[in-house]
Parts: sequence; C-alpha cells; structure tokens
Amino acid sequence: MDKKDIKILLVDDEPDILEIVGYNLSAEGYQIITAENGLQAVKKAKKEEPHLIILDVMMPEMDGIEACEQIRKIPKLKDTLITFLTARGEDYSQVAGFDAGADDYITKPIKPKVLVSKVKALLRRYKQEEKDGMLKIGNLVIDRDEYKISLKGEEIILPRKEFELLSLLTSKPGKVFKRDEILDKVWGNEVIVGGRTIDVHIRKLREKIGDDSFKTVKGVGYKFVD
Amino acid sequence: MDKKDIKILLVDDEPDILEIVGYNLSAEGYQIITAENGLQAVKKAKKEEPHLIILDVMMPEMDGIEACEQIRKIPKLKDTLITFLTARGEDYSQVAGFDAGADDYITKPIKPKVLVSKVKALLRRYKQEEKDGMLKIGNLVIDRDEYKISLKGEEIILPRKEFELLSLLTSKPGKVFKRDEILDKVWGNEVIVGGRTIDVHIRKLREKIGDDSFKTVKGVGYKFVD
DNA sequence: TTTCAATGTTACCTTTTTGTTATATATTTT
DNA sequence: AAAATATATAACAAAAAGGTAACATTGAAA
Repeated sequence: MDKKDIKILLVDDEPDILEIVGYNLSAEGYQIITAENGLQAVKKAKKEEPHLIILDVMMPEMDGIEACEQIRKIPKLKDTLITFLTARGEDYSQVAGFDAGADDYITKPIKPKVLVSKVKALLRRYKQEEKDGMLKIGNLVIDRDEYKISLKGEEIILPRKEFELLSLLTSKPGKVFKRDEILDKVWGNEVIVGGRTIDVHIRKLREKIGDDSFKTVKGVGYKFVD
Repeated sequence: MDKKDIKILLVDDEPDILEIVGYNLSAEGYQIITAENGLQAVKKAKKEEPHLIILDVMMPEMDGIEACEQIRKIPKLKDTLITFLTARGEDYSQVAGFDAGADDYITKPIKPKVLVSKVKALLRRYKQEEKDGMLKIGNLVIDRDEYKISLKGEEIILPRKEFELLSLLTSKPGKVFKRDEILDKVWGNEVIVGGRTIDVHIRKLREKIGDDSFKTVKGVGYKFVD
C-alpha cells in the first residue's frame, strides 16, 4: 500500500496540536482527517475507516480512552491502529490506554521527528500484519502475498487467475460460490467472459491440486472442500 | 462443546509471554495449561490431550518445530491443533512450521486481539454453531451457503430444484404452501411447468429425507412437519 | 360405496449445465 | 522480436437435472 492511500485520523481539542501534527504527517504524504473530541472521532472513524487514529487522552465530550473503547467495538475497525497522545509521566493513561485497546502512545510535548518515526513504525507493522496472507487448509498452504501455494510441502506456482480462483474458493472452505460471484470477484464485473471460462480454470486447478478438492454444485457453482 | 471444556497448552520459555497469553485466553474462558520447553510440552500434551497447542518456535531443550513433529507422531493427538509463535519476518519458521504439521502461526509481538481471534477461528471447528445460512429442524440441518443438507449427520447433496423446494417448505415448518406459491417461489412465475412437476419433486424429497416429513394437503398444497 | 378429481409413481425424453480438448488470442519474458 | 506462458473461446461430449406422459392410487363428496 502506498503512503498516500493511508488515512490518519487526528483527534485533539487543541487546534495547535492538530495543526502541528497534521502538518508533519501531511508532509510525509499521509492523508489526514481531524476531529476535536471523542464523539466526533468515533463518528469520523466509522465513516472514514482510517488506518491509524491518534487520540489525545484529555478531551471534552468524550475522552480518548472512552473513544478508543468505542472504536474497538466497531467490527470493521478492529484492525485499525490507535495511538494515544499523553502528557509525559501520566503513567495511568498509558496503562488504561493499553487496556482500552491502544497499540502505542506518544508523549507530549510532541517532537515532530519522534512522532513521525513512531507513526512510520506503527504503519510498517500494520502493513506487515496485513501481509499475513498465509492460509493452511489440509495439506495445502496458500501464500497470498507471494502468489504461490504448496501442496504437501511441494511448491506450486499458479498463474494469476488460477491463484485468485483458488484463493477465493479457499477463503471459505465448504461454501458454494455462485458463478456470478466468482466472475465478479475473480474477473471483475465489467469483463465479459464466455460461459466455459470458469470451468476451464476449475479443471486446471483440479489437475494441479487434486480432483476431490473441488466440488461442482450443478446450477449453482463450485466449492472447495478439505 | 463449551469454551470451558477446551484445553489449551501454552508453551514458551519466557514467563512474560506465558502470562500475557495465558491471561488473555483465560479471560476468554479457555482452560490453560503451560509448559516451558519442548520436552515438557510433549509430555504434557500426551497427558492432558489439549485441543490446541500454542508453541514458541525458539526454546531451550527442544524447539517448537521438533516438539511439533513429536506431537504429531502421537496417534491420539492426531487432531490436536498446533499453532506457532514466531518472530515477525521469520519466513523460514512459518514454512518449516507448516511442514512440521502446524495449523497456523501467530507472529510476535503478540497483539492480544489478534491472538484471541486466531484462536477462536481455529477452535471454531469444534463448535458447530456460528453460521448464518444454517437451519436446524429436528435431525435435519439445512445449510444454504453450502447448498447441502445433513440428515442425522449424514450429508446429502440435493439438486437445485429439490434443494430450493425443501428450503421453501422448511422456511416455515407446518405452514401449508399452495401449489401456486411453490411454483412462484421455486420455479418463478414465468416458467410454465406441467401439473405433475411439483409432485415428482416432492416424491424425490420424500425418498431422500423421509416420507413422513412432507404432508399433502389435498386441493391446497404441501407442508413440512418435524 | 361409488365416483372422480387430485395426487403418487414410474419410465422416459428433453433441456440445461458442465467437462474436455484443441485452438486462438493476449500477455509477459527473454 | 521471438518465445514462452496465460487466458479465453469454440465446439463437442458427457452428465445431470428437470419435465412430462401415462397410468395407478387415494380419499373426500355424493
């Protein structure tokens, strides 16, 4: 993911802080959104789905700790990183913050260089965790990052379409994926392909992975089974 | 199976890790057992037969990989789930881990939320519940996602029309569905089919699911009963 | 009880859907 | 640009599903 695609939500009631922090992070190329209190923060987080939220602990309306807890309750934001801004020495904030589900904290007064490097570090971790695309099903290991699979330890490189098809089907073993759904997810709605295209790709997967792993549900679609 | 009946064996040489991971999993309601090295792990695994083993890769005495291999050799632990704890970026560990028979891995540093959700995901297989498209009626389970049903645990694959007919009738057990209604919902209004079509499909369902489940209401239609 | 319309049953036919192979057309790599 | 690799399609084969006709059976009303 590119830096310019990363959204950071900045929450503080002091405009000065918003500005200085915002400026420094913008300069790094991140997309910045701001909020002035916890309530606003929760709303904006839900709407914008930022990758990282920098939350001041002390704020009117709703403090950072509570905002953090609220945000953590929103399922789609479960992987969002949250870091607190706390005054130095406020030990309590740090502990409470971690309990509330924070990933890091930054102490005031803010030093731009420290801030930027912490943010970078956090997002690096985030990126890496996003890359944990390894999936094991039976004797099949699928590495979504490297576009390769291994079957009983044997590495197999699949062409893109085949890989994506496999990837889709294995994302929910047992579930029947309708032809429409497969076309949509693997080929994209816009592309119009012939009626036998999916079948042919399924056949290739069957050759490589094993016949029994792919079940046809006539009139509906295909499913992957363990 | 209830959460409190699920045993997890935690293996790490660092007490801190044992504590934090143990704490989080206990809080979820799992039974926790610990070991401090591979040797101990193998012994305890044999004795306690845990459902899941969380193994650190790097340990004194016997590392996680070897412990895993040993455990996999014990027949009664064939179905035990094993997940590794590895330092981030240790690609080798991951591959080796899967080869040794691991089911998943968790990267350090450990994020409690990630840990808990991974554990839950792994253990989901022990619990049948938690699926939306599932409908249970007596000894019949209808899985709309997988387009299959199971009768007394026996899996049956139904052709589409039969499945849809069954699906319709079971959507309101006891309710009589008029022939018109059935035609409309299963065949679609546009399609014109002969007068015996529904009957034939009902017959097929009766053959597969059981005669008594489908009652004829003469002059009206059919209903499904428990 | 008899009647008759509604439903059950069977075997068979038709249509639909999928599988398979060969071939054409991109696309990428060298 | 040539070669190698991917992807799509066409055309046919195979299989499964769906539908129907013809007859049997049922059960409620006369």
